[in-house]
Amino acid sequence: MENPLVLYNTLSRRKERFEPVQPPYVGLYVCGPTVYGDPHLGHARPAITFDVVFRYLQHLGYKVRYVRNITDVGHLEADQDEGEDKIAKKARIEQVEPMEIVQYYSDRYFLFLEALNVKRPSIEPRASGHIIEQIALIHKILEAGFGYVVNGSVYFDVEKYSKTYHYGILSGRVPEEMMTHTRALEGQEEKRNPADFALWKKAQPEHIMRWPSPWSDGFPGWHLECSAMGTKYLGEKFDIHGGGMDLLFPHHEAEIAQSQAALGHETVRYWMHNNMITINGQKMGKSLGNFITLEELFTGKHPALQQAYSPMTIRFFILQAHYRGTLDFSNEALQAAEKGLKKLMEGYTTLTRMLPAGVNPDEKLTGRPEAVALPILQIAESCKAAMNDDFNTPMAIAGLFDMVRIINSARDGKETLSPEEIAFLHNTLSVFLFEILGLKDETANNQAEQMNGLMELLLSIRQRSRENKDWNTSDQIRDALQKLHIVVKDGKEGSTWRIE
RNA sequence: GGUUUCGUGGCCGAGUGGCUAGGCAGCGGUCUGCAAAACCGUAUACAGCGGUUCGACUCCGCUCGAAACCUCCA
Repeated sequence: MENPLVLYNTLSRRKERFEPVQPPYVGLYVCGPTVYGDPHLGHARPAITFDVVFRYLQHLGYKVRYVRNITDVGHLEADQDEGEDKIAKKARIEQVEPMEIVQYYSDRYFLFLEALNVKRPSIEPRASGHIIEQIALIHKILEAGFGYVVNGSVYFDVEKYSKTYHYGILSGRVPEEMMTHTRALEGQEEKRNPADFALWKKAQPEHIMRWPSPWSDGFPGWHLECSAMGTKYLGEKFDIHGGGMDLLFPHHEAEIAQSQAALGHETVRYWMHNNMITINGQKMGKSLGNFITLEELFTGKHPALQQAYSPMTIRFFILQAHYRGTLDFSNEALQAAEKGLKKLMEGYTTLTRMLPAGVNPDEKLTGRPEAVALPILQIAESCKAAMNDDFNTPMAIAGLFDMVRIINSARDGKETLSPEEIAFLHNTLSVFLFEILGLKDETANNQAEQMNGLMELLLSIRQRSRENKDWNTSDQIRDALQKLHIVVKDGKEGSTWRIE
């Protein structure tokens, strides 16, 4: 297969041609959420970014296994209100199970991603379900001599690792400097070196989630789960690893070190990082407390929001920026996205109405390219080229707007489109809009509501004509409706209708 | 302080060593019973200063400014 896809590899800091380890198979791993809070706009960005990567790779014909983990181990400690030990005891009894929290917020996460039309990955493993694999990985690292045990905890020896391998290969950091400049945090005196990180932590008494291990009852280090699950499901060498830019260091750097130490070779071929969503120029994040949850966006219930924004508006807003750039949140930008999306969707609907009678709009049509005018072909090509150039969705979207302009001109009779061209445009537009970008027409969702409103309106017009003894009009409405299998029955209390 | 990234018109946001990004808003038209939409046309721009070049918004250097990471965060 001729494969023109090029993507930006964080590891090399340049765009590289995409060549899978084992075509036509592609392994894609993305760091998922830590499920201890409601999903916010920041979570939507990687979810949508890699959803499009997933969709586009599939569109190109690859067989993709997409793994996105759920982090449910590591920071699920009980709320520390120290000094209040009277309540603490009671709280422990009344407290919900950590897994209850995990379940609740995972469900919420999936719910809102589904609204955003994000496809479920092939595998969604949880860290807590892979303790055995993580312990096995620690063994390998210890055997290779890159870890050490202190008081039941195991640490990764960055200094030693640096003598053989390149710690900092991904982030560009210099190990010597990290060793001297890393801030000293409490409880880290066990480490030989501040830059070292935990592979296994012995659990403090208040730590609820704990597992037995050869070293202690405890829990795995933060970076271990992705190394363990990535190689478990995608193999010791796989294609793409993605995640947010904020995970670049230390998380991904540590992941590389762990895998390299345990396996003796690199595991990931291409590292992809999506940039942050900012609000007033600052990262939207939990620690800053300036995040807006997806639920708040969808309902409009947040002081910073002037209105509710539909899931597709959010999706389109995110896709209108390139994934590697920061994207600034504002009501103005969201409203612009809303209107732009509406324009695209209306253009698509207009085109659907130009299809020859009897053609199902969902059907895949193919216009023979040789029968299609060059400018139209060029626009379609530019859309493909944009996607092939490191998933440049904003540029692809610009092409879609060009198509809509042609469609609208044709509708106004200012341009003519041959049936071949209509079919070609229809195919191209629906592939990009729905299949690749994963957008959907939300107006179709309120059909039942519209239907009710429509019937109410129609029946009130008919009622007026009946009051005027305009039986012609009233019968015309009833007969026409009957042809549509809608039966109107007149009673003393007014008219009712139902679909037969 | 270090690492990384960025600075594009009223707003959001692409891109390229010389040729229109696109969306939203604005202005002028066309259309129009009203409204809306649509279509056509149109202005305002590449932080600053140098350098390379026939030519730079695009490459290089410096200055200024911003952000992320260096501690859990998508």
